[in-house]
Amino acid sequence: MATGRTERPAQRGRGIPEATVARLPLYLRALSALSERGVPTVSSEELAAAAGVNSAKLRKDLSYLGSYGTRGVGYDVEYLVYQISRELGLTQDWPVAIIGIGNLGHALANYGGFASRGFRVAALLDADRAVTGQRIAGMAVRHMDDLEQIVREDHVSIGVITTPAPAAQEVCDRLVAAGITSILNFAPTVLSVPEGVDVRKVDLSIELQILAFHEQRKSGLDPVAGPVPARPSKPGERGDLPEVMPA
Amino acid sequence: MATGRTERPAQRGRGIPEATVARLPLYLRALSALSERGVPTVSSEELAAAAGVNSAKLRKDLSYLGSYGTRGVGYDVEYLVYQISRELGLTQDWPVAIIGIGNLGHALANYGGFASRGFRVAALLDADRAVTGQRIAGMAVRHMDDLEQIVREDHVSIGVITTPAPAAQEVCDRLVAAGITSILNFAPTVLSVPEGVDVRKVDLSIELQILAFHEQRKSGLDPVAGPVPARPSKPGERGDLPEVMPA
DNA sequence: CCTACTTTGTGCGTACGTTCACAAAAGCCT
DNA sequence: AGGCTTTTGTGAACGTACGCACAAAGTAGG
Repeated sequence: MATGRTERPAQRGRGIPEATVARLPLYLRALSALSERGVPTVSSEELAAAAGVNSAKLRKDLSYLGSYGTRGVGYDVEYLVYQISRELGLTQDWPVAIIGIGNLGHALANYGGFASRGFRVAALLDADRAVTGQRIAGMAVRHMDDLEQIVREDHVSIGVITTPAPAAQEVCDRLVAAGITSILNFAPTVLSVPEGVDVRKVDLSIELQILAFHEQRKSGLDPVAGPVPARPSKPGERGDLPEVMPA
Repeated sequence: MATGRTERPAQRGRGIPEATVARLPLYLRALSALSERGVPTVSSEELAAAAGVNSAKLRKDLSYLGSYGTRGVGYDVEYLVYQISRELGLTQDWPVAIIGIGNLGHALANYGGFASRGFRVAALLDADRAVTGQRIAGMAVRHMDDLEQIVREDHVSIGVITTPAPAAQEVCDRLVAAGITSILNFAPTVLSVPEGVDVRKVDLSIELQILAFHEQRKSGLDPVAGPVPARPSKPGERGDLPEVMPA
């Protein structure tokens, strides 16, 4: 059956579009900066510039949350910070577990950006006994054996996977079995999860590849050829050089 | 780029849709795995499953590159690997410079996922003299003073910014001035760049916030209320509680 | 109170992205 | 060879997202 029913149509009634949700953290960050500078109100034009988006888009995005602006004035910074935070669920505490304490897990454990919002690194886990017991960012690395217990006792709801790719699916399965329903995956693998579990992926290599594509477009006009593998024996086709097929 | 042209013909003629470009690395990874296992051909259905997408989408995506499949059979794995690599520009070498050798920069320097494709970490840079000179991943950390020279001599075309947020824009400006036209930004800031320069952003905290949003939706149905800031003093308006609240 | 100005919130046209569904192409079997 | 099966490539329908442009709603000033 293969995941026939994705919970994609999240926009029922009052739903907020995915694209908007993805931008709310951006607005929140810009607003936080304004708040720290003591700015009381901000117009959609200013805030949009700070967040790097179009002002109409910003207004439409905010309109999904409610009508929190004042015409002729703008938005109250503090109030909007609160409303966005609430919508994103940042007014509550989110205990996070990081699994796989290699270079990346190490870096994330020390990353300040988590704590700045409602996120709290509740546990660091690794399968390697050479790593467990070490103290990182003032926290002892625990062994994978304790995963289920930790998730239960600390009410961990978000798992961050920073293991090598081959271990990722197994770790993922254990996280899901332990009751976790949100996973941030840094391993370069496609994770399969049951319905109801959210997975977001961060893939450093993919981002670079996308950049390379555009860079190639800008620099050379032609993709550089290397050793060209033979075309799978085709009867009488044109050569291996795929002709540009514009119109 | 010529300053006169403000035109942005992203997908004219032979252009490949952005959404497709973003998925090509995914297909490439799945294909590489198949290739290593010695699988000679693969159907769109199988490949789509491996990449975690819909098979119709996969076929449409691949059709933008050309007609590389064989009806009734599928795609030749090696050949498709080559074609996608070529389209993404991975058949050439992309020297990358990492600026900001903190925890994250350190992790990236050691990250194997770069070298596995056409990317090569050509330089590690930091502004802190306490860091420069250290050897990381078999490479000496150079000082920011050398940036322009390194970019020129090593033909660096992609810059990765892993500095603290306050330093990011300045570093970015220097990279651009040095001639770099593709930037991968890990600092939680909106970078402003001139036309013709591509910036991609990876923001760990934003990903978590998006997960929190969905988690909140799943777990509790109500956004949890905290200390509610007063609504900006409105004359004779309705109360401070937005009536949009879900029942 | 009335007029002039500012800025939000949104209806609407357009562009982009996804999915369905099927004809066309290729291999295979008798 | 001819028909049957498999699988690609794509036209068309649908859905989502973007951004313009403007009415509505507010402020400010006389």
